[in-house]
Amino acid sequence: MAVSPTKRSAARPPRRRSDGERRRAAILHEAARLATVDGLDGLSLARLADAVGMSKSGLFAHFRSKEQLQLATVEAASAIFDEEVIEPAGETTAGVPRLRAYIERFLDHVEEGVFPGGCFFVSAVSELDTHPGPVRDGAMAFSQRWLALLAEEVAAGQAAGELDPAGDPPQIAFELNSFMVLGNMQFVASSDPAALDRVRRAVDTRLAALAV
Amino acid sequence: MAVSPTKRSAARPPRRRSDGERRRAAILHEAARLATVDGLDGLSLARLADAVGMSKSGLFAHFRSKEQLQLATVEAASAIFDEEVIEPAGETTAGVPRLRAYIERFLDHVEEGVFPGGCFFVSAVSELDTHPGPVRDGAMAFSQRWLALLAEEVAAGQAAGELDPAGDPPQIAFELNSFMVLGNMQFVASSDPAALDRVRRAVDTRLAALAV
DNA sequence: GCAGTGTACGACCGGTCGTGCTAATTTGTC
DNA sequence: GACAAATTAGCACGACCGGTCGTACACTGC
Repeated sequence: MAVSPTKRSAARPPRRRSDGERRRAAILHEAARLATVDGLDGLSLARLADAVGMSKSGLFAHFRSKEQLQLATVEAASAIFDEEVIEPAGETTAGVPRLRAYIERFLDHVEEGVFPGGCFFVSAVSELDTHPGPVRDGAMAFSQRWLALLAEEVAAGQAAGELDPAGDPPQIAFELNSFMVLGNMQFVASSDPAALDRVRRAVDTRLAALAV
Repeated sequence: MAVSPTKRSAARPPRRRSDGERRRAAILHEAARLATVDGLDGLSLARLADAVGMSKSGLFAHFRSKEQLQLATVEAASAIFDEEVIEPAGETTAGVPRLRAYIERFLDHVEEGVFPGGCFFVSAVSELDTHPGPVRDGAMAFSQRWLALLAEEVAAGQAAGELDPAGDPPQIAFELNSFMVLGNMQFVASSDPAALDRVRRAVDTRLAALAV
């Protein structure tokens, strides 16, 4: 798909204003926040425009349809989650320590209220699970990547002799993730950090049962 | 807040026509189904009226506001859940057998597709957790009743000597429920019954670890 | 049988939705 | 400083939203 440098085709990346990139990022960050409250579908252009201080049509010019905006919002939320949860935990040593770091960073990220409606992907998946389309696919892909990441560290823990190798990593990842998902929902509904402590206790119990 | 029986206050349930009752129940059943797909808020009067084959204003005459309709829908869904899950399992002997019956009936009810969007209360709570009001309170109350029911049977199992009495019943109920919630979400998103088998395996493992 | 009311309809209201179109303003490049 | 492109706002549209209106009919209690 490479074009000769002299041929300025339509595929050339559009020249952007220097502040345009930051503006777009700010819009999408706010969009992700609002989407955890009213849903990706319930998020309206007018309210988002209002929240970022611009006109509805000015906002609309950035994304050419609501679906494009939703898609970009999912991508932005993925980037935020990567940055806040996955990457920091990735610096821990593989196996059980990294697994615990993933979980702890997840719980912190929920408790800090980065998104007012808790984990973006829990909201997004439970809203979109019955609405096929590219937006749903994007959200589902990220959720599955997260589950795979957890399973990977379980397997690494087994290989390192930290965990009983008889356990099925995807099954264990499912169980650990289920604690996080319900804990997230209860915390959002109650604003009570005790819900997150429930998760920590459940994780401890499960990992203790698997320790060699 | 009790009123004397002679004083017919505005809170009095309206006298209904005999056929009106059946009609109303049919409307609410459909409303609950639609709400698991588009949410209680995303459910529109026009589409619900269309789905049950009547005019929007005719439908509106049954409920005097959208919020009243949502409230009635939550009540109807509670009744359905009671009838399909809680009551049948209640006939089993208390303790671990009844606990397993609750879980099995729950999974069956999800797999049978009584509601196209899976468990009504999982959808409702994750939609409403950031939207305070009587509708949210109704859905939350039912969820907490469900959790209390599970914890009760755990405690009964401990009393009957089936389970290690050292465990904390509410904590164990949280863990078991979290398997069901995530399993429900994954099943709805994937239509793959394997998600529900994951739940069964997780429950078996957890209860086995608690057996005396 | 008559009054009251639950149930139903179609027309309509003000408002918000997503989405086009145009014009003005900014910005980067030469 | 000129020119093109990126960005923004203003405005209007058709569709749909929740909700109200007047009206008609049927059921229930007296």
